[in-house]
Amino acid sequence: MSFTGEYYNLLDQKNRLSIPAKFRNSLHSNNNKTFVLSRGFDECLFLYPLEEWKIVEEQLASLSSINNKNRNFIRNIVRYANYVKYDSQGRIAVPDVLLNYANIDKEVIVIGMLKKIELWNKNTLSKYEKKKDFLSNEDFEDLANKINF
Amino acid sequence: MSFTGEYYNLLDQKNRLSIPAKFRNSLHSNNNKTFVLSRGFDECLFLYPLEEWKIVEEQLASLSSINNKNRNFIRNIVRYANYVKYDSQGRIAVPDVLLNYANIDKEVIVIGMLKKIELWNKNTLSKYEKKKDFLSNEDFEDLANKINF
DNA sequence: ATACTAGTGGGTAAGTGTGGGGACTATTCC
DNA sequence: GGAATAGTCCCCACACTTACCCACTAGTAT
Repeated sequence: MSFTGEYYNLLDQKNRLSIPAKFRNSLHSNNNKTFVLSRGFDECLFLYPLEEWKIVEEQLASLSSINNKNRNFIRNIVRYANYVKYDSQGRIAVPDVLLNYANIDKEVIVIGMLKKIELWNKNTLSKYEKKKDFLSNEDFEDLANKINF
Repeated sequence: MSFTGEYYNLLDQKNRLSIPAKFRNSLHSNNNKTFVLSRGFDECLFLYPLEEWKIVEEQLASLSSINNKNRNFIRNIVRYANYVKYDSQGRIAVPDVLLNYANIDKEVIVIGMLKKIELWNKNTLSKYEKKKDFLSNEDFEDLANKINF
């Protein structure tokens, strides 16, 4: 099952985030209640179901590490990737490094993005939405057309 | 399970490094609590699980030692490779030669790199990240695209 | 109103990283 | 040979973090 929808949750004092119940429930049991949390594009965080992350890992591993850029690329992704298993209350702990990267202090916007989940700071997200290259109405229509939306 | 994430640890007065617990726990028992520590590419150290290192050794052995370059290559890798077993507190001893090579004195950045682990001096790593040929945004996007990140 | 679930708060116990003492071995020097 | 030195390993101590557990509240459905 894929992730859709948007939620506004809060981090508690221990920097734990409650995974929305709908997302937890749509996580297949062979993920063992585990996600992988990492830096995303833009200033947000990605939350992959374990099974989806494994695919990413396989593809990373397939890149030749003789190549300098490949090594740097792999390191840049993997060093920020954390296996997080949610507790009996459905919460995951979010490392400080990642909070800083995404400018998250307390409020978190949790967005379902089909195969993965994104975590955003509210202000950061609206800043991105105001950018010129974000998505014009024409862009939207073009893409919507393309996929028969 | 593979190694991911990043940790900041300290060497103690005896130049011992605490292997992050997550890494120890994801080390299969047939490694007998043993890693192989060696010089890495770049100015960092590689820490291979014993089982992974064996694969490296096999591949080195498959190189013909008639060839002069091969001999030098093999010697350059193997002479810096140390079998290290972590103690009951999860620590390994790091030889001075390797500390010097990686410019490590006290602070160590420990980075999970899937099949192996890298040890870095903080400054050295950020120097690498500032280099021109490191990884541009375009490079990053290209590679990310390639692997469906 | 009642029962249930989701999100939040917080206490406690176990685990982790670090410091450092002390036993044992090997080597060197007298 | 015996003493001094250095290196390694094992153990214990302690502060701090993390994981696990239970409690509370608000919202929703019955």
